[in-house]
Amino acid sequence: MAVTIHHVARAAEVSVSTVSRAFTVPEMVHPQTRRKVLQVAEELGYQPNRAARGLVTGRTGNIGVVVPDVANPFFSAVLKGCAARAREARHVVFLADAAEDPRVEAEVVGAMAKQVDGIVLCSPREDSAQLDRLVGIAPLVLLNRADSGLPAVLMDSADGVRQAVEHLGALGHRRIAHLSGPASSWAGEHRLRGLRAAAPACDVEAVELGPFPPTFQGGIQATDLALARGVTAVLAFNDLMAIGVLNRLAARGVSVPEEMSVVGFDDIEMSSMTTQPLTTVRMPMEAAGRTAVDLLLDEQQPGPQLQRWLPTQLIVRSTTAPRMPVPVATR
Amino acid sequence: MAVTIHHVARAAEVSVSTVSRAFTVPEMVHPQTRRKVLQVAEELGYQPNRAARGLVTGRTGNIGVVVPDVANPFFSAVLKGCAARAREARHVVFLADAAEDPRVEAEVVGAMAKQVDGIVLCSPREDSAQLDRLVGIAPLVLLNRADSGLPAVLMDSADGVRQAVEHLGALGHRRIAHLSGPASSWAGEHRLRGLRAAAPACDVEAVELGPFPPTFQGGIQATDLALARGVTAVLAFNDLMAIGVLNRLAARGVSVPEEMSVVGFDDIEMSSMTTQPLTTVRMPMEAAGRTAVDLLLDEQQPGPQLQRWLPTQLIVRSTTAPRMPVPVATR
DNA sequence: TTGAAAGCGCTAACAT
DNA sequence: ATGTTAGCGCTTTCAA
Repeated sequence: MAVTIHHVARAAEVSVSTVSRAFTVPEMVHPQTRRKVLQVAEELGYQPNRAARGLVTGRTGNIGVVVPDVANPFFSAVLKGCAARAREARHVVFLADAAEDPRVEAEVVGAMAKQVDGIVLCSPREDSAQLDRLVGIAPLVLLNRADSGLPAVLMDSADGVRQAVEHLGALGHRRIAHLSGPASSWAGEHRLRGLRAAAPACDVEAVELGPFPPTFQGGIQATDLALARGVTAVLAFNDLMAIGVLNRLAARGVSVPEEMSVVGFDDIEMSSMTTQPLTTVRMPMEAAGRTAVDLLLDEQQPGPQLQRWLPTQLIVRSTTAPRMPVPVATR
Repeated sequence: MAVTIHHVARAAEVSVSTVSRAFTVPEMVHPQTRRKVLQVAEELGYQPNRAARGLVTGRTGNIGVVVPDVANPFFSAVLKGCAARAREARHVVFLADAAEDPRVEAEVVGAMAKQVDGIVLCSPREDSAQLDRLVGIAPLVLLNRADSGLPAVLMDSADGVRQAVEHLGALGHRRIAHLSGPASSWAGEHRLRGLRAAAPACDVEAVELGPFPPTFQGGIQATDLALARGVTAVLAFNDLMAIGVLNRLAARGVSVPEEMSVVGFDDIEMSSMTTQPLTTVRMPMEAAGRTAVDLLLDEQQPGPQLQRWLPTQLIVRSTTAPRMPVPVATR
């Protein structure tokens, strides 16, 4: 077995409680005793057993983060933020992958429950009823979804859409395509509402296409549809898709941004994967992670249920005026 | 406080041990009692406290995975494999991000230690001495590095290089560039050795370039160097870099694969991010994750220290004969 | 400032 | 088949 607090106590010739205090309330033990204890602990390679500690204190110093798919760069950015914030609070983050499966999701939440002080649920795939069942099992914060009266961190991508549409409209675009991602995405719905509100106000006609897979291939596929609808700009669900669009446009000899402007949604990362003029609505995912952990830590002394909205921001990387506005009636 | 085993015992009018058994050794309790217990537990929403359980059994049912950077697709693929294999063994995976920092790495290993049954350390960044200090803290398996006499899962990318060089040589390439990634990468060194062994045997001259950042931008940067050295093919450290190369080649009007062949190293994923003819040495990262967890679970009854080598495989996506072999002396 | 002892939620002998 | 009891490693009253 590993070295426990008893070994240290014995070796330092003090009681276990003194050793414990030397670690948790150092100012309460005599400096000399403390030095001795810490030194002995160091020599023996003692590390407090956090599980045991959690059993008595009720707090573990761990934060759980559950994501539908770790391979999704969206979530890895969020995790960065969580880890950074957790670190500041001297906590560590445990990540679990739900494999895009609601059942697995519930299961890992259960497994984590007593080993963490709270869980950040990112874009949970389960329905409201299933979600309700998880409430109370552990302190929960939702990210990228509002539901079950839980505290949540949300990104105002509807406003991002507004910025994009306004920008395109100002440049003379009159007909733009929106390539949506997976149906039944809370964020997707929210974004679509933003589009429908913004388009008329900017004198822009929005052509709603999709759903498409939110991948490079999805972008390829969507491009041909968009082209056939005679738009001068496209809003892609994310940058990955946008890069697919750019690729397909190049392959079909459509020049960007002269003949077609492309806007994606994402954190900055992905857009560094192309040299083409890709404009992006920046989603502050790292900040979202930080905020989620913030909520979790605050929640220790539970207050009113909270929603935190994070702003999104248009990052323009090219002038996107259409060479020749396409008449609305074109088809 | 949450509902504990005592609540269930009280409500079901049995002793705590019966409740415990109903969960851990169901066949040992009378079917009728068991039904009752499980039903009551269900109603009360009881979930065993895994931390407490771990304290007594010494096993938690959790597997820890530590990666230098979750945003790296290499590691998310590994994690997929770990999670899948863990799941089969009715374990769950806790992931921790070491933020590319050896200190953080040691810290999270310590934090995880007693809350998991073992830890998979992916491409650990710390030196051998630091690594030694972690041994014993928890069962450890290394992935993508051999060190400290620990069990390890390794990918035979040296052989992948051999396959690539052989392939290029057979097509008539006589001078190829190798774009290396970060220096001091165990895998990078190993791969370079493979290159130096394979090149002469295939009558190919290898131009060793780098180190470069293993990114899209790194690929851009490396391309100009490679072009100046008059090679007809490049082996890029990974697919991300390879895509940078492809982009830069296109920008400089070099046609692929007629004038230049590009080979990357990676799992399949990334190469789906381009429509250009990218040949890849496939690294079986998901399998690596599975294998690592395997080792961890076997290690319960510790045997001799083990290294597991996984094969890599060349996936050719285009014919890559140089239009006109460039004389070796060109510069 | 330190020690002794109770107990966190659970499992594993040992009884019955 | 079920109950009783002794801890797992730690923190935290309560005394000294």
